Amino acid sequence: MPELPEVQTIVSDLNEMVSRRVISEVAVRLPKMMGGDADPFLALLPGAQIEEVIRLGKWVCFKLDRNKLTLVVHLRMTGQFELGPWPETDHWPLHCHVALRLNGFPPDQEALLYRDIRQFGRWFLLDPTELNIHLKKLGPDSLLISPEEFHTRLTKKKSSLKSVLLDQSVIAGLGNIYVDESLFAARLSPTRSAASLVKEETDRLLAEIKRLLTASIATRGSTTSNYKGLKGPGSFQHQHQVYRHSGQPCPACGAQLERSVVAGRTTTFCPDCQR
DNA sequence: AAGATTACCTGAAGGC
DNA sequence: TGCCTTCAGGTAATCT
Repeated sequence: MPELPEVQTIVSDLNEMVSRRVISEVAVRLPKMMGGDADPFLALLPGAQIEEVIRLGKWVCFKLDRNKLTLVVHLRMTGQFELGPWPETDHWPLHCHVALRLNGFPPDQEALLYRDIRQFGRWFLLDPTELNIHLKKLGPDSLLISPEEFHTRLTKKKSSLKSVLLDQSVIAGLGNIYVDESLFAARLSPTRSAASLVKEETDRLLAEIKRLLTASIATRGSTTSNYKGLKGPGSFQHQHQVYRHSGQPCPACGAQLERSVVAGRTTTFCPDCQR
């Protein structure tokens, strides 16, 4: 479940480990990852140098030195990167679907492997025009948005806070974990209409969002099932107050935390603290 | 426009 | 032991 802190951890690891490397070979075992057509990747990636790796919302973006192209990967639920040996045909590691061979590594680390158990991830190879079209679907980053813009964007929406915060076109980077944790920390009900919030409340919510995301990045994100960065799992799950804690006492008031479905997502909250 | 529903997938967990 | 169902939760597509 990579959300902003997890994607940021992966991007930081990648930027440190594979930027400046040249891709010498590409292998794709599941072209579905590329929307069914791996040919552009096979044709354009070999020989390209990775200039840097950046995060845009939950997207991992490899900036390439060729034709101003960007390799964009969305990990969705279970996408992972790891370094390993180049996979021989018919002997790919379990759930590995794409491999990039990189120069300058020892043989047991020369492949950047993409694993994705549920196969929901997607790869794109975009020129600047196409990247702009993609970017238009993303709201401002959760770590960068100003309190004023956050207030303006939220209060334009009549639907529940939960669904608005999960909407990547409103604000980019949040997912189920950090929405539940942020709403609890800000003492706001997930079912409140976003339009009903006053400035003091949106200020408080944004401050908690940024505090939690920053604290999570500092511990390499939350590993609740199978997320891991290139250098191992994160540990922010130990600081979760409500996510997957339904039935347990509220850390603030002791009432039993409730679980329900809001905006189609499992949601855990304190019925007494969150208004 | 917003809500609900379904689809995409595999694996873990729980019931019997 | 094993079969079955449910759940995990990011996003797009479809329908009301």
